[in-house]
Amino acid sequence: MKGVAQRRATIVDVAKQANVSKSTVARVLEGKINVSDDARARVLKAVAALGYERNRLAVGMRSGRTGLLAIVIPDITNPFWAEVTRGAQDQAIKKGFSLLVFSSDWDVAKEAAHLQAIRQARVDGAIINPVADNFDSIDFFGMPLVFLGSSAERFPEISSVGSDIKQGVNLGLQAFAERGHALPSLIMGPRSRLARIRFLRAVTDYCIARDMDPELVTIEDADYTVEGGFQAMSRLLELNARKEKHRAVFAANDLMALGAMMAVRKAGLRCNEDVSILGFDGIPAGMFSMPGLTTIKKPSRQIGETAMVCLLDEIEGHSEHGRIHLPCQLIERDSVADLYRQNEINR
Amino acid sequence: MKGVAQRRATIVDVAKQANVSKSTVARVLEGKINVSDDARARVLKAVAALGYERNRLAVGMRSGRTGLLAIVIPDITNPFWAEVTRGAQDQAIKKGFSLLVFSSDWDVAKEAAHLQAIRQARVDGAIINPVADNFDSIDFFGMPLVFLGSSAERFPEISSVGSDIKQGVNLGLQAFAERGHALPSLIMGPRSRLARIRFLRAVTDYCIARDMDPELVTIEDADYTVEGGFQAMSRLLELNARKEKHRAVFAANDLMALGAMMAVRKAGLRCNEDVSILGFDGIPAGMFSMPGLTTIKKPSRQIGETAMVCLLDEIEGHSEHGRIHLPCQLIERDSVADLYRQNEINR
DNA sequence: ATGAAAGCGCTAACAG
DNA sequence: CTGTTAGCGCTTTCAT
Repeated sequence: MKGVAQRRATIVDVAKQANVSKSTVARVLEGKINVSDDARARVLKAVAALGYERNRLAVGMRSGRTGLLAIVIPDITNPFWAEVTRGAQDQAIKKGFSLLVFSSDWDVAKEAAHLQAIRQARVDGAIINPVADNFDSIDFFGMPLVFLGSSAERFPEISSVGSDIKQGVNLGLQAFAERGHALPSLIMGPRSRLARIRFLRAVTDYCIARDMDPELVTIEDADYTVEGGFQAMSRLLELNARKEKHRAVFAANDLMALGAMMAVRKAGLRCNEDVSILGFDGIPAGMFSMPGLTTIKKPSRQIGETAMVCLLDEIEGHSEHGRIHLPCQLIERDSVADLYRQNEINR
Repeated sequence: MKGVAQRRATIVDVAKQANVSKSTVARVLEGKINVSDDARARVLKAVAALGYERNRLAVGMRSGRTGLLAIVIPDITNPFWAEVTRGAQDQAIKKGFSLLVFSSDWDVAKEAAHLQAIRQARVDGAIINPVADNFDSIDFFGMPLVFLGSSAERFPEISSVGSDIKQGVNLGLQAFAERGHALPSLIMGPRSRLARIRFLRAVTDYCIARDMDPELVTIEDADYTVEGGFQAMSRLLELNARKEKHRAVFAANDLMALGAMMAVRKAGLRCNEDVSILGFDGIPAGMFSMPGLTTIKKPSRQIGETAMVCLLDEIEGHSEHGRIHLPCQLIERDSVADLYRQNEINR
């Protein structure tokens, strides 16, 4: 029987076989209660016998609900976004929805194309990490939407889920302080990204709250890549080699932190002993580096799960959730030295 | 206008506005040629004016083509599968299809549920890395299918795409030989997986072709995880510590190779100098390990792209492609020592 | 080149 | 509790 194209059973076939009307079959399928046990049993039997499977297109056509959801992220190949997607996926499946996945590559044109596909597919809702500055020209016809990440802040009317950057930065800065380090130097992403602005604001707030001068912290620009982190760290090292400065470095993501570690090694210095490096993201690769990368982990999977739960809520007509910021977490490995303990040991 | 739920324009609205019939609008939308330039222009204008967007549900209902495709992989969070998915995604988008993504977690029940969702969504085709041993009970109604990976071999009637494990293993074994190593010890995945059998068969063939005894190679079982690789390597080390044995190790995936590297370090030995380790996969994390992981890279993205191209071909009614095995590639980093060059240097 | 009519499979609204 | 009817938006077929 496999692979043979034969006509699929419809609700009418089931109705005929079970000796009831289409409506009754539909009621059973929908799980409605107002059906006699007898009729239900006959319908179920017919469904099994015919191998009937509901045509969700037809359902969607009539009811307006397709059982389809969509997620638009920059790149499914990026471990962070893969985790987010997985979280969303699991929640969607659990509720009987299927998930369309799109990668925008931070490209406005691609994003626009994906949004069109999403609207044409008549999905019941979508989770989006927006790259365009605005969607004024786009009418979503009231389609439930949840935005992801810092860039979502540009859209005040749409609920969003992301990590709590301010809290994560505080965690990192405190980690340095508690281990006896001065304020770290910073390796940041591109100036255009909203996440950078949030990061720096958190640093400033931290300094001010402790009567430190935020102007004193050195900032190197990079681009979220390993190579960029490598070069930024190299510049830091040249800036003030062996002068006891830049012995603590906080990178805005793990890839740059890993690149920075390579630069330290290249310069003949050792990470931890000579320079302490802290990352931000929590990607698996940090486990394998030498030394292991100490980092601030974003709750990636939980972000996806939460976004999906919000979306599902909005689809069911519950009120909107507003802005949700999930807490980050310190993962301690070996790239940040504990100066206090070292001193104790030396004594 | 944003967020306001207003009725979406239909083909009838467009027809009215353009002063033509539904049929003519449909013809323009389909890109048919038998439409006067005048009519086409009016339709296009009306489409733009009304912000009309085709309802793919209705199209699918009538024409049988939904523009939806599906992919079922074990876990989108696994970098290998994320790459495969991305490859498939790009090709699908290019042809105007949207992609439903499912993670099966190597779980037969989950897989079955996903396949049901796929059939209910009336997708035009699907790419599947099968986990169940057979789908005899499932009738796909002639839905175009392409299978992924070694496990696809269980389904002779369905075309499949995967990496060429035999060629990859040969590449690895040759790499060891060319650098002056004896036959490596092996860290393998679970005995149940078809990929393991293929791997070992390739090793046996290699040995026989060179008059070596395949029985001489040591095999440690593991489970494709870092921890499993760590333990397997530890056993290897105990087996014959410092007796010049197991100085070359070939792991069946990168994660186990990375775990093995950790075990070597833990034992006070050094990777490359004391033990050479070769991985299989080509995951990004291998770039950051210390030393960098030398590995056999599977063409993950290309596998996804190729599978999707095959699927699209089958959807368009072209003949089936049969079994496709894409070649692997050696990525040389620093975890495999070149014994010949070392000797030269020492002289 | 264009239009009219039928109908894909289902659910919603109503009637009984 | 159950059946009848109408119609979602589109493509297809047939006629003109």
